[in-house]
Amino acid sequence: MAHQQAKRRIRAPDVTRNTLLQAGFAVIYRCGFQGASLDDILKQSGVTKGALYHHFADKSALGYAVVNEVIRGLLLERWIGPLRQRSGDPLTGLQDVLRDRAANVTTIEAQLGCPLNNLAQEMSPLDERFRRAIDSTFSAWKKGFAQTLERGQRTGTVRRNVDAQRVATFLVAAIEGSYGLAKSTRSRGVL
Amino acid sequence: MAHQQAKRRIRAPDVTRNTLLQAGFAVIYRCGFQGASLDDILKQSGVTKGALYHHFADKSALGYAVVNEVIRGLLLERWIGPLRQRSGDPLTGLQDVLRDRAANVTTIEAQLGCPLNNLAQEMSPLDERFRRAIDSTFSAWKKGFAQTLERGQRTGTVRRNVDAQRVATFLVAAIEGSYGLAKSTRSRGVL
Amino acid sequence: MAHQQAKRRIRAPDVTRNTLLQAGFAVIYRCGFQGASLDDILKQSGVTKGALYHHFADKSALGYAVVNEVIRGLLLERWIGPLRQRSGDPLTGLQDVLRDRAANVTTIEAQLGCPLNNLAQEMSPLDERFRRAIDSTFSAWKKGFAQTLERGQRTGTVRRNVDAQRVATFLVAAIEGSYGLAKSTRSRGVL
Amino acid sequence: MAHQQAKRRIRAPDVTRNTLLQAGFAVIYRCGFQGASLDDILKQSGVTKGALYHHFADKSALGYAVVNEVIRGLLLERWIGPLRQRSGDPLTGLQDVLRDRAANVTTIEAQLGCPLNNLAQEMSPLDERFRRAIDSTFSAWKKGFAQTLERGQRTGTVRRNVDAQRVATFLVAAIEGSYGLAKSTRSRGVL
DNA sequence: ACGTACGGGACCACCCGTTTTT
DNA sequence: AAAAACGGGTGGTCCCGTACGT
Repeated sequence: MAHQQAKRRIRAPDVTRNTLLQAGFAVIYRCGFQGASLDDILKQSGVTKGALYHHFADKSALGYAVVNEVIRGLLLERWIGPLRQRSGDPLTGLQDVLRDRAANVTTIEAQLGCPLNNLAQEMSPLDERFRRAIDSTFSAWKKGFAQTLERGQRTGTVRRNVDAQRVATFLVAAIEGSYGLAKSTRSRGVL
Repeated sequence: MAHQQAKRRIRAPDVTRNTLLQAGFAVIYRCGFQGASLDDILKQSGVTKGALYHHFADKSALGYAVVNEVIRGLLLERWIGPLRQRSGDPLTGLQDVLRDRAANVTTIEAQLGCPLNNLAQEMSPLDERFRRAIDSTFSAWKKGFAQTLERGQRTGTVRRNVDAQRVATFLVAAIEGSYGLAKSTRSRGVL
Repeated sequence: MAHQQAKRRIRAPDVTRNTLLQAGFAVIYRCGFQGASLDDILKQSGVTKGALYHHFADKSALGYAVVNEVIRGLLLERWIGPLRQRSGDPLTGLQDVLRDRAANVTTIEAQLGCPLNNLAQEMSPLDERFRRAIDSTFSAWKKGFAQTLERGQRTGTVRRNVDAQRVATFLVAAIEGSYGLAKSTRSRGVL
Repeated sequence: MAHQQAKRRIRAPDVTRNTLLQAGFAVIYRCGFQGASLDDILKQSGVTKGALYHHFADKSALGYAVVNEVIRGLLLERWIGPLRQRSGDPLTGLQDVLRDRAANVTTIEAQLGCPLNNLAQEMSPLDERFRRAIDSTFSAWKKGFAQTLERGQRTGTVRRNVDAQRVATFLVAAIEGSYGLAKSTRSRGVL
């Protein structure tokens, strides 16, 4: 019957969950976690409340998953992946990636800043589980940089006496700081 | 004027308003602007809603005032004031202040981060007037650093070919970035 | 202007509070406390949510007030008041009141039972503050009966060796038990 | 039949259904019917929603079955069964049972009251089918008492001119009333 | 017979802002 | 200038029931 077809629901839990994660990411990125409304996320994803609460215990659980699954993935894909693929000197590779990122920042990204940093500033002091998820994601990032630097030390392009860990941390801090300043200055010059 | 202070309120530029600003700052610092509830601010300050809406048009107006009056004051007092008072070499003065700040960060400050940066990350993309207030405060900060660097250039301790403006911006970015990382790492080692 | 008049709100906190209590009592009596919806109470009373949460901290607080102010009043008015006004022998007075009450039970009252007993059965085990409010109301009731019995003992119509307290308690228990049975039997014969 | 139990399920008249009834009884006893959540019952019983809605049409149907199967059984087992087993005088037998029950009430039972009475107060006015189930269970109880009294009348220990039916009803009412009072007083002294 | 995914409504709490009143 | 009453919308959570799938 025609109306049966209309009512027919597609059963694809993974897809539903993913849709929610994507919509959750988008809304949280735009409004912050506290400012993000579940109804908004639901409307944007076309998923119902029942489905959401089937996949996630509550709003926070959705937030953690967004950090651990969406944001972490995005970050590794943009900052760490390219580092691995470059064949030449690790150090120049790193510089290339930095330049590349700075050049390819869309206007909207410049306005909204780094999604991980946003959540870090907003939620770290308020929710311990958020803090842990964010911290572990930052660690993955730093680790990626540090490994590149260590490769450079083996190759000889990076001085042996520098502490790769600390330099990586500083790099991340500088990147996030610049992103942050750019947000309120509203110019991409800072980057 | 002399006769004004006779009958009127002993010159206090409105205690109520100030109480509100302080409580507003405290709650916003702790919960973010969106997470801060007016009722909380009211409860903490012992002021009633009627008084609040007499002094401020709405929640946002209170927020702008917190940035422009409370946070800006705090920032200048902690980062720029000390620079001016030091007599010796501007560059070492700047280094001293940085070290001093890093050493004197309380545990709670390390958790909550920089109030200006918090608001910048949260509100800049959401509210143009917030963005402007924050941007102008950042500018004041950068200007303070730049002036010190220029003094150093005149004295000779800072190379003449560096762009004081840009170095100042980078300094602020690095400071904010470090604060930000420290928040989720929950250690003061980063600083 | 016409529309000003239409919008003009009457400011009478006591009236508003009382309206809420009455509507609260009615809905809770009909549906039980857990089954009572605030929206129902609001609709029935014509009061808004803002007003309700101005007068009561939450749903429970409204419930406590219904017990302490509405139900207790009703109970004293119906069972204890008449006892005081009768001039003659306390014991026959008590019997009169019992008969009177049994006779004047409306059909709907027979169905819904005693509001105090309803709440006692539903809420006593779930909410300590409810339990206390209910217990104290029951105590007032028992005290009223006990005093009448003691007057009877002084007059001589009641034997001196009976424990007025315990008899009063038994009376209340029997009354409530009968009401309770009537509810499911759906006949007034039991009473 | 012999060959049925060979292949099929060893004759257990549906374990799942029984598990649900037990868990349903427990949660309803604790929270009331309206306050009982299906998810709670499911979690407690380890059964899934699909199974529940296979055995019962809806939440109410589960409730009716709890009254008709679980509560009625419990009640007959505790109040009527012992009466039948006693050999001696029916009247003293009844007194013994009453004393016995009062003595063996656990603290938690004193708090939660009689499950049948709880449901009677809560659901009788709200749901006709509930009312009927409860009423018929009460009738079974009263009938048990009445039969004992009639036996006493034949033996001679009970006066012939009393209406066994009515006395039985009064007994049940008094018992339930006492249970009810005990709940809010939170002492077993009443019993 | 049972398990999982889902639909969508209802509930309480809270929030920001306005208006009346003192 | 400040206090108190009030308006009414939105937030996250949970809940009952259905339908798809095995």
